[in-house]
Amino acid sequence: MVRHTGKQVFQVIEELISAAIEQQLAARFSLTMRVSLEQPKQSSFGELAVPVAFQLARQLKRPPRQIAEELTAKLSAVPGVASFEIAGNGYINIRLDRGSYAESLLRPPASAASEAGEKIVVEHTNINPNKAAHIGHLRNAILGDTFVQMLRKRGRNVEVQNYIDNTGVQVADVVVGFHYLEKKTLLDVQALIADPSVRFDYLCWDLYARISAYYKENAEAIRWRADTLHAIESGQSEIAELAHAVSDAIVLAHVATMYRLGIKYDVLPRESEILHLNFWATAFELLKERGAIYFEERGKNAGCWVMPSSAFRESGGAATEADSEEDSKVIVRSNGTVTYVGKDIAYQLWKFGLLGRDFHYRPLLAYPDGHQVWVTTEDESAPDTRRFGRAGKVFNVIDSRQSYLQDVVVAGLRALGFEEQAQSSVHFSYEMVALSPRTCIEMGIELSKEDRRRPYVEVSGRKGLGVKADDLIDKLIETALAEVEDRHPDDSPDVRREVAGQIAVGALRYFMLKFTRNSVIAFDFHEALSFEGETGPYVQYATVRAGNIIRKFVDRGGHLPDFEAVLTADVLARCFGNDDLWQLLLLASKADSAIERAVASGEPAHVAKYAFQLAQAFNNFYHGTSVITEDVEERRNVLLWLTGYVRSQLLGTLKVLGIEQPLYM
RNA sequence: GGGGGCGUAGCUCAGUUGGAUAGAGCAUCAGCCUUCUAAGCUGAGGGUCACAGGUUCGAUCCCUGUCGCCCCUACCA
Repeated sequence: MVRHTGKQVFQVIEELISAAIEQQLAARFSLTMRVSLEQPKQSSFGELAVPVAFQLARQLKRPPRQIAEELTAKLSAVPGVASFEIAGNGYINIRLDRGSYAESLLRPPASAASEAGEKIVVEHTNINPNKAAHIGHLRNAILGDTFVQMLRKRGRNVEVQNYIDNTGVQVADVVVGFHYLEKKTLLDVQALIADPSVRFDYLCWDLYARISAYYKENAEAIRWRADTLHAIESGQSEIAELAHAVSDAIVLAHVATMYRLGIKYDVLPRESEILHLNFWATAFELLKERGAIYFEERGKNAGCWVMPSSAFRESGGAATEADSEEDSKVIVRSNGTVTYVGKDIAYQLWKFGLLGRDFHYRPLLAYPDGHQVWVTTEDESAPDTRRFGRAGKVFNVIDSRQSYLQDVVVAGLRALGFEEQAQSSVHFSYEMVALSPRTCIEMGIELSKEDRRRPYVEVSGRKGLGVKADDLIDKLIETALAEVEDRHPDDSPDVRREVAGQIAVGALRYFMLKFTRNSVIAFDFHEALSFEGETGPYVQYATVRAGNIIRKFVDRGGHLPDFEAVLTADVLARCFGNDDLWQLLLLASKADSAIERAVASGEPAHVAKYAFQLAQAFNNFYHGTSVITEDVEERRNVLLWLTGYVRSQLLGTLKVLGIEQPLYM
């Protein structure tokens, strides 16, 4: 049996093989190098392959095949490996000992206590609290949340933050809309928020589009925005209270929307506290003191505090040119107010525990499972003494369009001398969600000739152009429910609704995850509402089927054996001599390494892809092999165990993707 | 102009560190429900991996150039 230490069985064998071949390299060629393994394209070549002979062919000036032969000639036996074979021009193909591999999956050792290590902060969602969330925000939150689940599954200590920009221009615009356009008082707005028949976040969606259009027609109205922004920043006026009422209500709406998808947060740091608890003032002093920013006396940025472009531009070869000041980034405006980037530098410093200041916190709400979300407050009497932040590594899940600003934030850290933290600041970027021209037409959006020819049309909150998150979720549930009702006309409506909800979430989360991060999603209703092919429901369906086999077996009077007792190494070796069964087991056993690889590459899409492939392999097995009616007891036991194993691996992977298994489908 | 991303089947996309015959889904066509649920399975057709060089035993992948598309390049975020 293979020995291992809480790592994946497969990974342990890989390491043993590498070590054995490295030893031969040292003995025969006096070479020390890392030997890497790869997966052969065809399963008939075996489970692993070593291409090292090719790499050495040039160096040793000998044919690769000869090198491979020499390396394997006196190779000592590696536990868990059945054979080494030379193939093609010089591949060393490796076949595993199937019986021993299966046995170590059946009887997993107690896994070593995993050390949690440094804290990782993942910041995601970050929606401006001035309107309902749209599909672009969904991509952000789903990517961020899935990445968090991936990290946690692999034993990391993660804290989820959702930054609330409640003092920015976007909130100010909606406040302008209420105050100047609609002539509404604080009381009026509070009444709207309290009115259960009003979707306040939807109302703000429309109002935001309206005021944005109004600015275009009435340029002088921009002054209202400046006045409002100023009032919000200084606090303590009816305008400031109105802004808080709006943003607090919208934040709750966003948190509720995301919770429909199973997305939860630990803490919501608010920009108003960044300002009022002097986070910014502290960071400002630091930036000035260490010369990271300077006061511009001339040019278009005269009167501003700016960061020179040389700080955040990679190869500023022409940095000595006079025009470089044109590219400087304004941190403090000439009217004395701070830009978003400035506040973000203060926030980033706090995340690493570098600011020497902290927020106060109050409980915002508790999820049904008891998990508490905290929000920052300036109220010193707040009871909480929790400590958020103080991270060793920070992932900011932010749209790739903001990479320039993220570079400035990191440059700020670097300029302050925090090189290590600068390197531990990751902009977890992703491309935007746009609308396919077809979907625009379906939604009755007028397209210009130009837009019609484009592959996609950009979403715009200012124009009110986009698909609201809750509308999409509702539509998905409705579509799923129709299907569920059709299939299970006699079941209780409550259960059907729950099942439809789980399918809808499965479809949506998978859809947002199946694309790699730097691929623009041209959102299309037809594709998003599909439950067939490479979709979440496909994976859910395979999982439900696996559960059905075991349930039906028991229902029909079958007795599930004690697999560990019944399935001897002998039995396993015999049954997994069948290639199809073996390939399924092998694939299912790689769930954790697939997740770890996805963590390393920062690509949640890889987990989604793996889940689909495993579901596909299982559906294939399901079609070709009858488990319950298998007459030979020994084989039936193996099939039952395999079914249960695949199911648990699918469930574990779906959980990471934030997708639940419905009761039935 | 500068920075970044992209270009793979009719469409939407994967493609692990460069490695064996470039893969899925959708769409199209042909089959499979008296079976552990057909939201499924099997099969077929469909490719100059944008183009041209270079490095290499070997390039969809690395380098250079060209063409095309997108994003950023605000005292908005």
